[in-house]
Amino acid sequence: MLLDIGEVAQRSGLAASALRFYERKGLISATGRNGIRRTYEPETLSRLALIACARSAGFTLTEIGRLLHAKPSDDALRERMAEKAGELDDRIAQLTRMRDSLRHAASCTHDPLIACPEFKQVVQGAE
Amino acid sequence: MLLDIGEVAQRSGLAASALRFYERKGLISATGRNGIRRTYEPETLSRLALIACARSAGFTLTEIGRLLHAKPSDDALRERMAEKAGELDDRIAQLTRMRDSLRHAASCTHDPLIACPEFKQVVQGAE
DNA sequence: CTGCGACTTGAAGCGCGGTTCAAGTCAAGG
DNA sequence: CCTTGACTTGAACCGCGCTTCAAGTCGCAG
Repeated sequence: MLLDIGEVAQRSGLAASALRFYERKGLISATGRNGIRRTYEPETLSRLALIACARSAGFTLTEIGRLLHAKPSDDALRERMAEKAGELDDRIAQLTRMRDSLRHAASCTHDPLIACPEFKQVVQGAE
Repeated sequence: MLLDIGEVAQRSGLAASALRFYERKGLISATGRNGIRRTYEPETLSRLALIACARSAGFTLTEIGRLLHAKPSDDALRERMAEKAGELDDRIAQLTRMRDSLRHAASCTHDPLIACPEFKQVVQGAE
C-alpha cells in the first residue's frame, strides 16, 4: 500500500534526492514515516506526473507549488494561468516553425548549413 | 557601418556581458577592434536573432555553436537535427495539451484546482 | 590637454534544479 | 544478535546562462 522513497523514485523516474528536494519546496509530502523513513501514498505518483508535465510546459518549481495549492477563489492565479496559456500559444507557434526548419536543414546542402535561406525564415517569424 | 558592442546590445536586446559571453563560447565574433573596443558587422544582429530563436527552441548554447559551424557534410549533425525535430513534435503536442488544460483550469471550479478531472487528463497524454 | 564615460579584462557570484558527500539511523534477514 | 544496505540529514557542489565587480584602457567632447 504505502511506498518508500526508493519505490517512488523508481516508478516516477526521479532520483530520491529529487523527491526530497521537491518536499523541501513543498511540492509533495510523505504521509508518514516508518521509523526514520518516509512513506508515500500511491497518489504521490500522479502528483509527480503532474509536476513533470507542468515542468515540461515551462513552469518553474515555485510556480508549480502555487498551482498545487491553489484554491478556485484565487483569481490572481487564474489570470496567471490564462496568461501562461497565451505564452504557450506563441511558444507552440515558434517551436512549430523551428521544427519545420530543422527538418528542412537536415536535408539541404547549404554551406554552412545556416546559410540556407529557408532555414533563416524561421528567424523572421520570431522577429 | 560597423557597430560597437553597446549598439549591438541595444538592437539585439541582449546585455553587452552576454555578447562577450557568446564570443567566449564561439557563437559570435567581433570582426575587428577600434582601439581596444570590439567592432561588429551588422550581420551579427541576424546571427543573434538566429541564436535567440534556437535557444527558445530548446538548444543549449553548446549545441547552437555546433549548428553555427556545421558543414553540409556533417551527417552526424543532420541526424541530431532530425532527432531534435522529432523531439519538438512531442514537445509541441504536450504544450498544446497543457495550454488547453490551462485554459480550462482558468475557468473551472474544482477545489483545489488540480482536482479537476479535465486538468488531470493532460497528465495521461504525457504518461 | 583633460576628463568623462563607455569600453576592456578575469574572476567571482547568482538563480535554478537538482546531485553528491559524509556521517549517522534503523528495519529486516540470516 | 549482528550485519547489511537502504534510508536519514545538512551542507557542499554542479552545469547552465549569464551578471556583477574591480581595476584598468581608451576615444572623443569641451
